[in-house]
Amino acid sequence: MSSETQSIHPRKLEIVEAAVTCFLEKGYHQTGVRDIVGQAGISLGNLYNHFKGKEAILVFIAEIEGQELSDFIGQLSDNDDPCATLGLFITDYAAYVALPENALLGVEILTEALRNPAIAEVFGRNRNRLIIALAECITQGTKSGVFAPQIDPPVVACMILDALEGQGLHSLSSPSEDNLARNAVSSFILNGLKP
Amino acid sequence: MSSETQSIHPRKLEIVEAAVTCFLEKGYHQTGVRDIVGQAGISLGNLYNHFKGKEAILVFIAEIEGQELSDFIGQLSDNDDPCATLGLFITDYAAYVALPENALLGVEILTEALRNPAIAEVFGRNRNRLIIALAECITQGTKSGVFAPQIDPPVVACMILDALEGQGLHSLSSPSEDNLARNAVSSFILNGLKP
Amino acid sequence: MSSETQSIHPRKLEIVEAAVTCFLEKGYHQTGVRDIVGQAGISLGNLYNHFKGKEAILVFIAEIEGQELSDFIGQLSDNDDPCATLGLFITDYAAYVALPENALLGVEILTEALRNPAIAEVFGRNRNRLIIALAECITQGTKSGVFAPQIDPPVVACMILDALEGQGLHSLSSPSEDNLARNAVSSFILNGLKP
Amino acid sequence: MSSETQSIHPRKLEIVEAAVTCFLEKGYHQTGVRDIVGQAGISLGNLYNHFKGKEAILVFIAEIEGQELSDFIGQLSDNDDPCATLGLFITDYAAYVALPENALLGVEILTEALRNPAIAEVFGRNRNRLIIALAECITQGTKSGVFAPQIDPPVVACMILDALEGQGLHSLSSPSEDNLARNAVSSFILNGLKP
DNA sequence: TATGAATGAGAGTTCATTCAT
DNA sequence: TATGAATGAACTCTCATTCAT
Repeated sequence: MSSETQSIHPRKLEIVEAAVTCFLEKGYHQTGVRDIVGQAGISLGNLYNHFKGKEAILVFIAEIEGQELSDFIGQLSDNDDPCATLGLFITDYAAYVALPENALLGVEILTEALRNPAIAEVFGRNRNRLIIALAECITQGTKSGVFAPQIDPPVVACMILDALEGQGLHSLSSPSEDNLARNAVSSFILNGLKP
Repeated sequence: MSSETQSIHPRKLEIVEAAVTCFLEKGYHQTGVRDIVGQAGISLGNLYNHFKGKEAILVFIAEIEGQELSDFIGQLSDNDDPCATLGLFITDYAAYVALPENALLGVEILTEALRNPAIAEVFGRNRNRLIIALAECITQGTKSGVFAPQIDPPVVACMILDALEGQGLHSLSSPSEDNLARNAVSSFILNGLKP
Repeated sequence: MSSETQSIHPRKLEIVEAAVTCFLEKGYHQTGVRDIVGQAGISLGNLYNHFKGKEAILVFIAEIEGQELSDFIGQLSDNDDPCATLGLFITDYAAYVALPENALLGVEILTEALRNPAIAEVFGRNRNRLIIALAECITQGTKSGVFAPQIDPPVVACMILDALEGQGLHSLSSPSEDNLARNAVSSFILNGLKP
Repeated sequence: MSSETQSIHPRKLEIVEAAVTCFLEKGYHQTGVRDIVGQAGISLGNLYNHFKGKEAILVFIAEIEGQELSDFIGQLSDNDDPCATLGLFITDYAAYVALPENALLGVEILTEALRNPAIAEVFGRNRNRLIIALAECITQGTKSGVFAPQIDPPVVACMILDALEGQGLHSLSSPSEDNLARNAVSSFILNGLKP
């Protein structure tokens, strides 16, 4: 969509896909560059024609993940009906983090961001924007009386994301009861916001 | 407390402490055994007199973390006053996961458990017991009318833990507003459970 | 000067210049072809349109350096006044090897020639001619009585070159005292040849 | 001889010997650590139990070479008879640099020192002391009238070393005429110093 | 129990060169 | 001529673990 996207070499995307596959299967640190090039079907050296190094691939992935959050940020910006907006967001975001690649990559990026500033910067930026947007939605709902007043809206927003993401992660172990669990979490959150 | 604990060589605990220090600082996979023995001030070979290998140290730590959950499980078993019991648990558990070593080690163990059965087994066992105990507390509260009925109490229990642990993790970045944030989360959860 | 020179593609000379810059800065073996094409501002593949490979560039440079020795060989061929001829040669050659690119490239080529026959051949040929010309000048001087008899004129000739080139190399570290040092060396050599 | 020497693990010396063999044969930058461990008959990893890395081996060798210069410095310190002292030094030093390992290692270290401060520091230190000692010997000879006054004794000293070392290097190509050539150089130098 | 030398597989990265465009 | 993606061997170095002392 962006002008930058058009100039990306298709091989670069293949590498990213291969890396995602490996990271999901083995984890970032357990994945070697040889695993990635093997999965991508390219030679070892060629990887370095498209990425500066292994970390650059994760940064690239973190950027993509961060960009995907933008859609949710946009979704939350419609504050005419905070209750409906939030309900929709929770449903959509729960579905998003229920996808294994989002759930697992998310935790992989999150843990890496704890100690890797490059990752923290690129991914944390958009995550903070998402938290702010969500907090703003809550605040609007409080003002219009559909939500109870919250001590610290951003913290609650953060908590909502944690709860949804945690649910997505746990659903990996027991994917069968997925829908039920998602409903339980959603209901709890929405109920918790009621005045 | 157990008979096993009393026979533990003091050197073994020194190693564990050193390992914890390293894991907190660099992460499990980024920590080498040389880092650990360096931190512990012992020789490389001697580590293997006390642990079968690097993973065994993490298993040992996961066991300790798992045992610490037992205290909370016991705390939750008093179901005379589910509301008070839950309130106390949330306060205590929030304080527990606010300690950096618990927050960081927790996520380290959790992510490792995703792919490492040995870790999943030893840590997940007690975590599941904690979830069950928490769900039971919620169920009791529902029965006695102090909590609203929940679609899936274990999922809600899991969510509560996720929310508290997530808050502990985020407090590492901004430790100043710790108490306020903890209150916000606690209030939200307790409010969400209200009928 | 040669017909061959006129047909050289300007790009080829740009590559050589870039390579010289890199070799001076990092040394031959420490310089990668990517360094060279980066310095030259051309693409990686294009280098191979002008040179067979990295070594061919050094051979080309060695040839140029060898050709520059021809001027000195010609200068030494005038044996009417060996004393004046030698004095002039020493002054000129000292100035020549005092240029960093000549001093550094010289030692780079010399050390490479130790193990690389291609380099040894192309550079050593003219250097040997220079030594012979210098030895002949000394011999003439001995015959005409202006120089003392030498046990082995070629060895002395070689030694004179070593002394001058060594001085050029050392002057890289302390360029300030350049002229004084060159005079000291020149005087010593000329004095050593006196009968 | 020094207390430090006694604590050196014999394997470390084996590695150094193997490295010297490789450096002589292929040059420092052309030698891989696998070449060294192959020559030494040890495993790859074990090299790093004794040396921090490849460069540390060269630094160690440069230190040894530097220490060997100490003997010559001591020899030059006897200034009762500068002429005899210098004659002896030239003979001994010429023999020293006529050994291939000294000649080749010397140029290897010298060229590396041009761009590697660690090497320059450890080797250049003692070489400077040697130059100073040699210059002092020349100065004493000048005072006592056995040598002609020199414009810049240290430069002349440096030149003498260059000439001897250069001769050692050239003798690698034509070792047969070794003695004759050494005499030629020695005679020239001594003659050049005469008043 | 304690030591640290020894192992060799594996890590991430760079290398000179080729080739289709 | 010019490009840069593609190749895979080679690079230095680290890894967890073993073992003789």
